[in-house]
Amino acid sequence: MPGGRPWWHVKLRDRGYRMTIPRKAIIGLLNRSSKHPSAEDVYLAVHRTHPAIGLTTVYRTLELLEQMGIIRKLDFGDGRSRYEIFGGPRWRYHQHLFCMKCGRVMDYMDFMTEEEKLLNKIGKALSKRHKFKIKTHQLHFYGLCEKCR
Amino acid sequence: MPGGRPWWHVKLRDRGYRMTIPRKAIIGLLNRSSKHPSAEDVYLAVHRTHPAIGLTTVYRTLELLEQMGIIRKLDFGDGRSRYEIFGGPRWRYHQHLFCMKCGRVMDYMDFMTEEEKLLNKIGKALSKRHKFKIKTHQLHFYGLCEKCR
DNA sequence: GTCGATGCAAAAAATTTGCAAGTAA
DNA sequence: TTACTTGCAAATTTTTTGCATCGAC
Repeated sequence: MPGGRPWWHVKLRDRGYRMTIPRKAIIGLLNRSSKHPSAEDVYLAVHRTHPAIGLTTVYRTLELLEQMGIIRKLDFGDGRSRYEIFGGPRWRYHQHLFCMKCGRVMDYMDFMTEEEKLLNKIGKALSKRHKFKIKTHQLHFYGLCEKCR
Repeated sequence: MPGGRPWWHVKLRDRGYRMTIPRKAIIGLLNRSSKHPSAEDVYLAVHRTHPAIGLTTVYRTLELLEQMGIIRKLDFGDGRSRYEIFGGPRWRYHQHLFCMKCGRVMDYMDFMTEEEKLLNKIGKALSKRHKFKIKTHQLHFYGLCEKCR
């Protein structure tokens, strides 16, 4: 439905959060990007069009969006978190490749049916055997991208 | 062979590194522990028996051991890295459950044959299709442990 | 107008670096 | 003895917090 409010707008409003300019800018950027930006990347990007938006707001907004299930936080062990749009009608199950040299993150979607099936099966079994309430999982492949190897 | 030098000792010596008291203490602790301690946890633990060992040395030693392939760094996105013994004759392929509330990490080894097989297959395919030289992968399940849920 | 949201400055937390002194081989 | 290691203090980097002001509804 063109012209309707985006799904995240509805999601935030329904829980009583206000749709402010910084929030629009930050979600908009993440929705447009496929680059898995860090908090600072997000700050620098939105800062270009909205110089008034501060880094603190970026951090606070990212945390809110994560808790709302609108974005997902990814951690590859290099000391900074990265973010990507998570929910919404267009979203598809996928995982990530991380370049250990340049830090680039790529989505991949090969074997997803097989993978999702096995990992869900493992998840269920683990919940029972280890008395662990599983919420989610992440599979990261680490290596060197085309440019870096 | 009882009385022989441990495998990590050999590994470090072979590459020209000295076997110092701090290094012995830190590797020894990690070898004994199944708790996936953070750098600070390691520091506090070795500090009890070796009060002269500083936090800086712990960080430097952990980095060295990781590069030697003696330990593995784990990142669950809560702002601190955790470590576990990685190589050695007794080591077995496994992955981790992370409690989002208390931060506890548990190893699991269920379905490892199946999982390892699929993930290696995916890894190979990804290497080709995405021109990515894959070094390793990590699969993390996130949830709530028995005590926390 | 009200109360949530923001920006700035300062603080906190995790990790890294410079350098003089210590020590394994 | 010689160079690798270490500890301390200081610096960096990433993220969080306090608080007065601003702005969405």
